[in-house]
Amino acid sequence: MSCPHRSFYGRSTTLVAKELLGKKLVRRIPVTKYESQRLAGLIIETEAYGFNDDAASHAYKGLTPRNKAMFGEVGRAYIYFTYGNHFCVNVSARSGEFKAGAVLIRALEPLEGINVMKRYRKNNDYLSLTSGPGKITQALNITKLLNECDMTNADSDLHIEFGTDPQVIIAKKRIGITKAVDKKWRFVLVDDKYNQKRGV
DNA sequence: TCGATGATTGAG
DNA sequence: TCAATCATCGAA
Repeated sequence: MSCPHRSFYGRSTTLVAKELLGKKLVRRIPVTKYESQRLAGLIIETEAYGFNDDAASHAYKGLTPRNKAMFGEVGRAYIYFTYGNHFCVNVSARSGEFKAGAVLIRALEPLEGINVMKRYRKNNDYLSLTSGPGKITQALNITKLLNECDMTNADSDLHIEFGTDPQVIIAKKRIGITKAVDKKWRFVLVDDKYNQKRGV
């Protein structure tokens, strides 16, 4: 399966966040030299984070060691650790007028390797498998080792593939932030079974 | 160094 | 509603 080209991510962060809905997040876990386990989910909820236009963004105050990936080549993973427990996975994206930007992947509908995800999550509940940014990284075994991984390359251990075309999308306020709380930069795929079951 | 904070989660 | 838990960042 092919991946969105680099130029897909070189557009406005909010547009990329919308258009990532319906695509697939794919984690390839090498098992032997010749075999790998494939885990995948449909992207059903995202959030856009900007630069100097967005006080809630990690990049708002400028470059630091942590947010480096938000300033680097677009289409790469930005993975950070938070609350002493969780990793969150983003894809760097921005239009030319900004120096940084990224899209947080907030929820997936599990598609491939569901039983392996349950094992990583230590949880058999399908609806809480990948219904949050920290849950996704746990289910797909994503850590900082994959920071700055090229998401446009199908050979990467973490990448994004074309999936279905996004259908009905709604914009809502972002979650878990204390600044710039009124921006409606969270995007949800409404006509998705998993989202409907979890009541989003 | 040191204290405050956090793009969360799970339990109560 | 609230505690767990620690990397990150900026101030001292």
